[in-house]
Amino acid sequence: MSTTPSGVIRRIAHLDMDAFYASVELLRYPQLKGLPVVIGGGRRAEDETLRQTYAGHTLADIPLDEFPRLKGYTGRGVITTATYAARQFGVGSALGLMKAAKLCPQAILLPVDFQEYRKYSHAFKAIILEIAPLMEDRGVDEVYIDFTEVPGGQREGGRVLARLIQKTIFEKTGLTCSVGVAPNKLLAKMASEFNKPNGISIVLEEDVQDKIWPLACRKINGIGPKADEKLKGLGISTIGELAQKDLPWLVAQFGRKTGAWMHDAARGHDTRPVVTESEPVSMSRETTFERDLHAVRDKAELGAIFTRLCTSVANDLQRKGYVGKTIGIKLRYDDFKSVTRDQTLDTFTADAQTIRQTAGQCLKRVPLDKRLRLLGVRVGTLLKATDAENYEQNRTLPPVEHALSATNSIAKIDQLF
DNA sequence: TCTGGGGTCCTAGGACCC
DNA sequence: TCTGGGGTCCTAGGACCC
Repeated sequence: MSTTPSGVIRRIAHLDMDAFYASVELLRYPQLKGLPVVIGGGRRAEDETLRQTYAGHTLADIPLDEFPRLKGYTGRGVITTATYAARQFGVGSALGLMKAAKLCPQAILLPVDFQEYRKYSHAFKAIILEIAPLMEDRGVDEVYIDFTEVPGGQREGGRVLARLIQKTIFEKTGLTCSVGVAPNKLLAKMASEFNKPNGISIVLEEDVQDKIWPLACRKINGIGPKADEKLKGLGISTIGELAQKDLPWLVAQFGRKTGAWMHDAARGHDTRPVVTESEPVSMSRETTFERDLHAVRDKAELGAIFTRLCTSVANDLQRKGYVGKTIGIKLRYDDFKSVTRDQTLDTFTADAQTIRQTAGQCLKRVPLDKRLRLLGVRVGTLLKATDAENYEQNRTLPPVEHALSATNSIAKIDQLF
């Protein structure tokens, strides 16, 4: 039994908002309910035009035939979310929009509106925190919640508390979610998928064999396409089959760390705590161009985008109160291969010009003969801006090191010796 | 008809230090 | 002639997740 030191059974919930972005859009445009709707792209102006045309009206009054359809869509971009009605046609997250247009041309296409989704994200998380204070943020539409010590968290294996949270979120936001409650995060995550949408499912320790073992290995959070392929090549497709393999064999196949992790995961073992606070490690901005660009021929356009990315990252850092000292770039060629370059400064910064200059140096270290489809700028090794002030003040470098870091000139370094 | 954007974590080699 | 061992930082790439 997984019990805490106090002797209570550990109950962890995973809560997943149902078709989150699409559901938020349906609150704004209720006339789209039940219809196939696809969110993605973000480069189209139709939605903005639509809203401007109907400015002063209620969005709910916009007639259906005014909405843009997927049919005839050209351009880059993938689906971010699709309504359940759209999923019937085989369109879903990560599918290219042009491909989706073939499968379901009548689907309504809306651009992504992150600001709006973030508002609802904050709202549902605030509701959860009022009921259960130990919550781990897993992105805009997911959280883990530690039910163990919460009143009602043990009743019916967690179902009573899950129902309360689900009901409160629906009453206050109009959004539905699915909840899985289990002895740990690994199992809770799988459980929340069992009964979508608007479902609750409870997994107990003794359920692993019946409810988990028949599932595909890919259902384990952490086994992606690559690991899944490799497992299949070894004749393993279900979690149950994975659980038949012993530890030395898994270690021989996947290495010490991954092998041991798979051994535990297949048995439903996971001791990771619910982490309520965390600090960012990096911040980045990247963009895929509307058409592939050439470093020489499209130099001006590329330069403008590059500067904009640097400014955006600097703004993000400043707004959130962070500084960083590893500046990096990422680019993706027309053949979809990506490369990264980075450089670590000896002071922390959130300054757009410093970022632009350092990123520019990185760019010089990369081959620029092929066409580019994406450019990105990243700042890592972050520190809270307030902590960085103390860090700089307290930093005591030996004199020679000071002189070295003050210059990049070989001549000056030579003078020291 | 190719495949978004924002992240985290891991690995692995080399530099450098003690 | 034969060349340690451990730790940390930096860099590049890749898997994976939402």
